[in-house]
Amino acid sequence: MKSIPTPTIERLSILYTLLCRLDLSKDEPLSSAKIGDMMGISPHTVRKDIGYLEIEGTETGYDADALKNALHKVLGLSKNRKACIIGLGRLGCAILSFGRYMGGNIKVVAGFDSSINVLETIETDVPVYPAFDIPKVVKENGIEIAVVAVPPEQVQLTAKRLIEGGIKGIINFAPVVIKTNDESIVVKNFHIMEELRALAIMIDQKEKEKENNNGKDI
Amino acid sequence: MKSIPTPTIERLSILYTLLCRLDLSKDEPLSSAKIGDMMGISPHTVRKDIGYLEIEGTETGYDADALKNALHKVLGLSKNRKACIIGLGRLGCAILSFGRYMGGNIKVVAGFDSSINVLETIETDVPVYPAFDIPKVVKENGIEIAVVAVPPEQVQLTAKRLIEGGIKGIINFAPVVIKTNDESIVVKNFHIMEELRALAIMIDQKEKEKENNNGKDI
DNA sequence: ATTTAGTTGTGAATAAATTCACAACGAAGG
DNA sequence: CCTTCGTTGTGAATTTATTCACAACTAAAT
Repeated sequence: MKSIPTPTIERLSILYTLLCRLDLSKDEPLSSAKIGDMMGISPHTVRKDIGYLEIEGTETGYDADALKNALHKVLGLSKNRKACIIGLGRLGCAILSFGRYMGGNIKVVAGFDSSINVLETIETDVPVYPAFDIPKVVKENGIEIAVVAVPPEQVQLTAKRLIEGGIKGIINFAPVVIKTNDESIVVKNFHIMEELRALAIMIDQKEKEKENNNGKDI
Repeated sequence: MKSIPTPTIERLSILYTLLCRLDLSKDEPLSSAKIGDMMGISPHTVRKDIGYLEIEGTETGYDADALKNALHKVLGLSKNRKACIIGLGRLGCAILSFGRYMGGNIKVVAGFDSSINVLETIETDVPVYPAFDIPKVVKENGIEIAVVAVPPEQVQLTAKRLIEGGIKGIINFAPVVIKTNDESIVVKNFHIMEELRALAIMIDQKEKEKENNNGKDI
């Protein structure tokens, strides 16, 4: 009953999408090696991860269906969850639009923007509200998760409103760090541009490493 | 001269945006505590991270300008880099559009899509090409970084083409894991929907934890 | 001049995550 | 029946990252 480490949770979530895409009809068993290969991780990690899915019986590999069911249970996919998007710019709308891609259990039930103009012209079947209504709408609808895609200046205010509404988790796309002062709120940052930069650095580093190796090893 | 660990690179990159947003005119020195607070991390981590910026002299805190310069140097921000976006759906376009947000050194010089229709109707000042031209365009322009935002079925083909063109780093938004078979290519995955799910699980876990604590501690 | 408060830098300790190694099991094929 | 191959499950080792603890230094104040 010990809690599952974060990296494992993330991998299990990815594994689930992978299984969904897989053709479950052909029931050749999935070995940890095969899964690891598909996920680009080691078979050891796969086994450790799956180990957290309590009682995961096995034979000569994992049964895809059983795995999927276990994941379904552990990932709490039967529980319906409500989410909202704050900031209906390009990114916000993009995310809003692939809400339906994820066949999952998380439903986007509200969009927010501070511009009346945006609210009036947007085309979507999700109801949209002005930003100052966040606390009320979040509370009344029992929205648990928020996706924040607003400009950096508005982030703290947005966070404040969300917390006021009793939000439980936030995904933040703004290039700013959200501070909650509340341990129990889970925040996940997606700093896209910063990651782009980070990627560039890592490229450099690898190149230098390689040069060094050439100089020394050969 | 030892290589910088990945988490540190990512934090430094975030620190850089933070400094850019900061008003550098008021030159009160930045303490690690202050920075840590702004970034939501511990002052210890801040100091360790900054420690990698070779020769970072200090007095009674860090000088914002000096810090920024050091970052500029270590993050290789003087080096111009070319990037491209593959998949010009909503997400791809969103990212394309905030290319200009990042005042940085990474410039998006090409977009790709497999649909001629998309290519003909899209409005952007970035030149766009059909997907089968990826290897050629990437090679000829010396594009180092690719942002992949295509549907899952097309990911592997896209990756193949990018590698053929000599890409060095890939940011992948598709809900599929990219395998490169080439150690030297850096891949960073953004599995948005999967992270959303993961967030939900972590919320559950925290709630259970809290319940347990209430039961036991009090 | 001395104390005090605040800071960095960094080796050491801790915590967390990954990888390894191998026992234990099951199926397949003599 | 016995051997062989391929598999999982998991404690131990290793690697990686974070946090701690404290010496060393600076500036300011008394």
